[in-house]
Amino acid sequence: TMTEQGRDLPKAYVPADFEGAIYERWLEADVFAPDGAGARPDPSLPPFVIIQPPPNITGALHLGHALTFTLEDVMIRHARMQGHETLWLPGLDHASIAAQYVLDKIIAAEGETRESLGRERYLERMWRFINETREVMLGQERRLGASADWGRLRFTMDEGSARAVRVSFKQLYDDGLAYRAEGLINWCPGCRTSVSDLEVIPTPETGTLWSIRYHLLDDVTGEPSADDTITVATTRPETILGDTAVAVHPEDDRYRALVGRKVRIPFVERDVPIIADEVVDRAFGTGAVKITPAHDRDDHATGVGHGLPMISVLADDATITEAGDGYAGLDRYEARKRILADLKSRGDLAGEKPHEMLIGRCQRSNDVIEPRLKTQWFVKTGPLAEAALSATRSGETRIVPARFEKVWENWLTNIHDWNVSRQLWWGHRIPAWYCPDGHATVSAEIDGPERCEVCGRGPGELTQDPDIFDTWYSSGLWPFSTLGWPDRTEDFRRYYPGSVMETGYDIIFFWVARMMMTGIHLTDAAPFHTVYLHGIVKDPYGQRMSKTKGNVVDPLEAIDTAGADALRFGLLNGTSPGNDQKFSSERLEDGRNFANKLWNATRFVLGARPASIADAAEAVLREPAAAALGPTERWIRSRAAATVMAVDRAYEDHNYGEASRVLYDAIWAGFCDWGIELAKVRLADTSVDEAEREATWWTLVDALDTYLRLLHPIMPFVTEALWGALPHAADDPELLIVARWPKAGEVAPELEQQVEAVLELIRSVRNARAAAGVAASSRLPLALAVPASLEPVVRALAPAIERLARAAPLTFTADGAALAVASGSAARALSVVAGQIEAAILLGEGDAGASGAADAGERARLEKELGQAETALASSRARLADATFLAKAPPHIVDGARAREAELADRVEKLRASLA
RNA sequence: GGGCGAUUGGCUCAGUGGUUAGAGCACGCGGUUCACAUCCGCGGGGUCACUGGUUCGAAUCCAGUAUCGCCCACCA
Repeated sequence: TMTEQGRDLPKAYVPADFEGAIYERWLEADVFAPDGAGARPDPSLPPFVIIQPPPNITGALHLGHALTFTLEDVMIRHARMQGHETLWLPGLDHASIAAQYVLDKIIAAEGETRESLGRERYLERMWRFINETREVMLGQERRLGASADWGRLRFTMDEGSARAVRVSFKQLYDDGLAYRAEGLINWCPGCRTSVSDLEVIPTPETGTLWSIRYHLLDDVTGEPSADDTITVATTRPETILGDTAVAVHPEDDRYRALVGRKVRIPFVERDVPIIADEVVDRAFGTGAVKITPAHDRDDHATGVGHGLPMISVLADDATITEAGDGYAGLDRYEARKRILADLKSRGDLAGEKPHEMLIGRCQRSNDVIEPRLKTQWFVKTGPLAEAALSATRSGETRIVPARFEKVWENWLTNIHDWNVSRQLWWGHRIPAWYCPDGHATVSAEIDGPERCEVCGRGPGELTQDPDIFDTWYSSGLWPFSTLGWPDRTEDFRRYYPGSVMETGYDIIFFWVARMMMTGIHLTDAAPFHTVYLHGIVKDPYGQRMSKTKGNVVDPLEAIDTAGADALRFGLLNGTSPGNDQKFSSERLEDGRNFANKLWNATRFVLGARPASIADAAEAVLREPAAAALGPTERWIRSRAAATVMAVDRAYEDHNYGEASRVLYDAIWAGFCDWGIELAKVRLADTSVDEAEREATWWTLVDALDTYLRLLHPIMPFVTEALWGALPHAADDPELLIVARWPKAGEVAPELEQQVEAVLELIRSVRNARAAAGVAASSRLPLALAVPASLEPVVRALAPAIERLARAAPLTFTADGAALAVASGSAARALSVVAGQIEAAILLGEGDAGASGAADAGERARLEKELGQAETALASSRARLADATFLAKAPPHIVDGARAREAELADRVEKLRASLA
């Protein structure tokens, strides 16, 4: 009853009081797993599988994770409500280099190092570390509301992944797509490992370009000439020690005669040839380039092309090797200083100047990367990339938003082979064994091969490669390694390939491309149908969030202050696919306020229930009787139907920001501000019969039910809590999470237009009163002139007009002339022109404060309205006067313009009359 | 060097050919109406970065320019 309002729900919206309990109910009901006891899939629909990037196990989650989990959860909840059997398989990534980087810092604080612990104890320490972080991270995901199938939780270092790594690598090797070779790799001296091209960050820096004179050998004596020199330019003088040639452009007249002669490399006293090669840019530096094939990518290519010796002068710790002769053992930068000093004292330092350059730094440690020659394992990417490209070109896999297809094409077209060896400990050991003769045998068996496949030597003589795989190698197997591959398990058959792979665009190459490449080769199918890429969450100033900048927002803190629903809404609302977003506390507040609004709207509806319904939650949801529906009820129903359609469209487009915006507007500005306010009138009107009042209430319940369902994927906790307090249909489940997605009812555009006309009248009356300074509390008589087409609706909604426009009594007159008469009967009147409806607010003495000022305000308002109408009318007429417009524009546009013109002409006329 | 994105009210962002470009926040005025002050009502505020083009019609499509951001790329 009306006196027991809010009985069923706490008065205040306090998310912390119920979010945890709701999550527990979902777990108890076992609805997350596709085969869970509480899942209610429709067997006629195909399974829906979401693929998530397993977060690095290194620590706490940040807002980017919160966004990714929110999007995944929105998609999976939507699909679940649609009736799809859903699988969201959660997991964690061992993140080898990132994890080692973090652990190294932790053990450093304990006075230990990687070396002091040794491989075995280091790995034990790592397992201890991640066993702590794992629970913290999973707890965070649950707080956010992630409805993942925790029973299928996987880790990229578990035995399933390990086996997939071994088997896949063996297969790639057998298929000629994995090979071991000496190649130029990116070496990080800080991490003591090679890293992939993607992990090298080109960083702009001002370096120095030194010019150095190399002495040519005298043709006759074979000794370096004192003054016959060629000057080369370099930013890394320490690499002189590894020079094996000097290159010039073949058509460079300055040097043409020198090609074929030799120079002596200083300090190492090596005689090397001057060669001609078109890679040399004549305009840069001196036009002569020193060639260090073991330490520069260009030079390496040149060295291969010309058959030059490749001399490694840098060791693992970036000190100079024995090949560096007198500089051996020095750090690379110390050696650089000494070499420069020595060149200067020899008189061979020809010049130096500041030089803007890009220097490669390690994504992890920020150390300067050194290109080095190493024997490593590589994955041959050419054929794999080709297959990945055909999958996207054929549409087997679709990228959302589509603009990323171009980046995708470009990267996969110019891809280099993938160096997968890492000189780290935390990760999957490369399943390659070597015999004393150096033959390699790749095996998928955990204990390695029986014997060397080349020379047949036995197991006692084989040793496994000490290196591990690049983390992304195992991540790349994720979509199928988690489903039991290489076995054709039931899960694999049922859930592979996945439906949507959701991740940030920043790992499209690291992860998405690798999954596609290995996935297609190993399983003969692209691992997912849709790639959905989200943008980066940045701080309020547009800066990327990072621990070092100290601008990270902790999702847990946000949840603690505003609730998980608020955070989820804040992360989605006003965003679009693939675009970065700035996150600020205002977004969080928007979400919290919205949830609060919904909470209170539901409290109102519950409290307004008819006396015949003792307990709303126990009542059976009923369609209101059609005959008992008034314009308000029909309008509410039509709006709800239109919202279902708009939200469906947004979901189809993967436009979740749009879905949230549509719902925010429909629920707040539509349902609450107008629907409930209009409904209140009839609910409180005792002159209306009981059946009609009940129909109004059921209309509110029905609409609210629809909105809660539509909003559930985005704000699951508050919608679940509220839905539980409302009546349900007989075939509804206990929990909203497994309830069915609503189907759109009928939209009634004509009825909507008529009701909108009344709303416009109410707004206009409010506006006129405010502009004239009428006291908000005073009720004033309102005279109305309503066209016949609108009269039934206006009369039906008269009580609402009285209440919402604070107008009473209402009098209806035949036309504008009669209205003028009615106005004349009052001390003064405020004219209102709202669409086709004219009205006069009749003022008594003293109703509008100082009447002079009020008159001026009133006049100004009407003049402004008239001005706007006249401008619009003029442009409308100009358009209709244009013969080409009439001839070429489609008929419905022309008709619309005509109607518009008539409407405006009418409005102008009425406003002029009011001002006269 | 190549590519992508952004540029819309003070701020954050929607809006991909058709009335007078929208929202939230912020701002101003008013509000103790029995869901909500985490609220309600009313209002002010934008020549849609610039130039040109296509079109009956452009914030929207095309070309170019500028600024900012990002990605890719082997000038030592």
